Amino acid sequence: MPFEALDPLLHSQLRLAVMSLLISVESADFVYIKEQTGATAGNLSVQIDKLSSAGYISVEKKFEGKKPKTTCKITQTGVDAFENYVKNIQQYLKP
Amino acid sequence: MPFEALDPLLHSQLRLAVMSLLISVESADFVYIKEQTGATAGNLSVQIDKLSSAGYISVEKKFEGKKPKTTCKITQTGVDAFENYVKNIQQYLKP
DNA sequence: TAAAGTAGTTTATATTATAAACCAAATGAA
DNA sequence: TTCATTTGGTTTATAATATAAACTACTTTA
Repeated sequence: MPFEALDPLLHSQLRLAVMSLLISVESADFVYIKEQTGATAGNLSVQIDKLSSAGYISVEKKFEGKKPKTTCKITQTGVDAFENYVKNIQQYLKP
Repeated sequence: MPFEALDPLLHSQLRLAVMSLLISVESADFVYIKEQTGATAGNLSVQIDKLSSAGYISVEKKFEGKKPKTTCKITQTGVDAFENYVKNIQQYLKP
């Protein structure tokens, strides 16, 4: 089959954007990701949970002074999955 | 915003595969597309309808001898949309 | 003539994406 | 002080989607 299946967890606009951000930085916090992606907080919260449950990212929640702070970091599993997704979707993009 | 919105009509594995096939051929029939994509007939039928309704492809149904034959062809609108989608998703893929 | 194959379409269902509503604490203005 | 607003999220509800299963209609083959 010329078309490899695309990882459904990554074939989602917002989750792909989150992974794309995280792959090029050490870590990023919730607010920054929200700004960069333009997502609503609710949507972002849900999608971060999914990426976290899959082990694609790790999430740390702490308090900075008096404000909560959620920090995300891509895992090796996540890097592998992202690279695999990129490889697979390329087949669809250049015919 | 670094991430452009992805055309939801094209951000679907099967519809993207169909468009990817059609962009490099004059036309293709239902059975061929089904084989190449590995899709079920029902799913393919639905997705072809959606691409057709959006004007991304044109669909001709005729009889070849006694068998029905559905032939699909990408339109200029479809070519433009596909190229735009490719341009936009590239932003997500190379960070 | 009954079973199986071809070329699809329609319908039902399970999953998804997304927004709306909500919560708790902190800050700001009157 | 007290009431509204902002911050940083989470939870819940809903609308949209993808997909498979069931079905139709006709043809071929045993």
